[in-house]
Amino acid sequence: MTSLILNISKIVAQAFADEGLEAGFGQVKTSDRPDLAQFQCNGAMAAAKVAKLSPRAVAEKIVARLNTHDIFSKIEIAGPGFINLNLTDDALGEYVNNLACDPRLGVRDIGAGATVVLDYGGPNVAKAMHVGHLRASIIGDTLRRVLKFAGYDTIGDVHMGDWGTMMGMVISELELRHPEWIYFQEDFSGPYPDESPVTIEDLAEIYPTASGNSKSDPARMALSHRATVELQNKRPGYYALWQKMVEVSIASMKSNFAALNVYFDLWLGEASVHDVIAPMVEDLKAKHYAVMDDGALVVPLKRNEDTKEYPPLFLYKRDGAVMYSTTDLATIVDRVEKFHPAKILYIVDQRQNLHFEQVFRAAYLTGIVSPDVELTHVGHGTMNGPDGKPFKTRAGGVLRLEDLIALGLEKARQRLHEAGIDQHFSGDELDDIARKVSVAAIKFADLQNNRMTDYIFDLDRLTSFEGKTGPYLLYQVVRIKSLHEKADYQFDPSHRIIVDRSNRDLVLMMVEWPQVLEAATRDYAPHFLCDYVYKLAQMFSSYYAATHVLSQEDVATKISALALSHLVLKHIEMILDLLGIYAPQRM
RNA sequence: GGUCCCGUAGCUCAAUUGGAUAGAGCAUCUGCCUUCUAAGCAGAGGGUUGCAGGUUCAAGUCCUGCCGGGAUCGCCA
Repeated sequence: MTSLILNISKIVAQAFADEGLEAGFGQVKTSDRPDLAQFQCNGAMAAAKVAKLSPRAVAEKIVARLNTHDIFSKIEIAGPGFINLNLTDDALGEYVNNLACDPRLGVRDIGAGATVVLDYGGPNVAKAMHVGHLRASIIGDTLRRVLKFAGYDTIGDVHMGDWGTMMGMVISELELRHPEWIYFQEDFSGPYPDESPVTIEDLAEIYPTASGNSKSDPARMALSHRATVELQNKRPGYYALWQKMVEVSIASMKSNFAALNVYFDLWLGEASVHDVIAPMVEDLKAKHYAVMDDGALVVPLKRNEDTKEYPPLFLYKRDGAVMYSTTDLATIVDRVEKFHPAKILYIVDQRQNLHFEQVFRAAYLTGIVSPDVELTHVGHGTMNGPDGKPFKTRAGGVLRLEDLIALGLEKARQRLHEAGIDQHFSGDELDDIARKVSVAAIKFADLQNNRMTDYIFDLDRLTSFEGKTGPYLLYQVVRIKSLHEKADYQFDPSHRIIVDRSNRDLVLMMVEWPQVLEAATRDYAPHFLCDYVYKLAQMFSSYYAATHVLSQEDVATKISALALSHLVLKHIEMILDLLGIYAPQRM
């Protein structure tokens, strides 16, 4: 079904067209002034310039034509030339009753099956995941769900950092500490043991040490670089050790992502494209895109019209190693060949913007992607501490993602205990509720921010359960479920929602949904969904407080209220699903 | 220094991309649990949108200049 906004827009657009004006002026939206009208069209003011008439004169002509339609209960001109519109309750009722049978709730198919690859999460094998990974993971996963809902064929790839200097740092550190390990014996020919010599806890300690030592000591850094090159050349001992580190690391990542309901279709990393690199580089050399520059092999990207510096893209560093610019470009080669995507989206920290601009420019310049493929860096801001710098714990370290999740879980349990409702639940159900509440709190608190801006990390806010929070939404869901249980209600398509003064605002809110979803899809902006679902839940809560459902004596009125609450329930749950948030049966 | 981003209520954030009276949550204050879950509802106070100009019917949003903060600028990711 098409959205109501679209249907009204068509009618108004036709009126403009009949006046010899561009139909595009007929775009209708929900009113910014609900006290004045339900819908508005601002096109008369824009059209006035073209028509060389006053805005009000244009509006009057349009209004005269709209008056022939009986779906409008009010048509007015206000201010400089706003056309304000109200619909009859019958027209609203017809739409909302159809909505109840549409799983997409009025959203058209935007994607038409085109493929979108989403690159998000980006955890590193060398180090444990911390709160800094939260944003990229959940924004990326949400966009994957949103684009899929919008009709795209989506592929989410975790794209682990597993082939760069960080790995060389860790391997060389291990070699310094344990030179006797068989992984470091040049004459050992295998097989290597099944069990990993390092745990994720080891890695959490080793990487910061190795990184710190390498940065402060050039000789130590040289060891890291050498180990990186040898790993990339697949020296057997290094490669076997690397495989073990990847294994333990993935196990840890999976538990973190699972805890947050973050899903990936592909578990690939930088190393996955190792075999793509050499042929790609040969091709770029043959076509003279790749040239030597101070001992390194690079692709120059400068253009004369540039207003800012464009450093060249590095393919091979002077020491012979490849770096993330190399693997990112090779990954595009790989994705284009395998998936023929219409878009590739990178949900990565905004600070890497220049890097992605370089990679994209190189990809277009060399013909690795055709100009009609969209490459977008969907950047996000950083999570800062109270000092405005990237967040660190009081001890100066990073807060592990699993620790954040544990903190939320503990607080949710405490909350259930304080409310004295934990005695009504079994241990398993209690765990499940606490988990759902804490995940809802953490994810919603993050996703409701505009992804581009930095924001201040606040543990209390991230694990807050009142006000504009995830748990508030779960609470509304649970209340509706409980209401239906008490009423022993099952929805049936024959149940009619009767629109009247008591529920009109709630119905009008649901009319907005399709344009919210489209905006979120267009701008890759999850916070539009958060804003909307919160307003919807809030409006339902208000309705719920004002209208006692179970005591309604008139059968049709009662059925209408139950059917409406069912529709709202489906609506909220659907959006929560897009955010990767799930509600318990009760809480 | 070059380039880019940001500055909105005491705090944390929105504002459908140029629309009407700039909105939420937290915090503060006032009401509401003997009918559906009070993790709730109803209401109040709180603003020269950093400053100064400009563009037009209309500017938090666009252009210019200041002030303040941040990011980034060749072999880390």
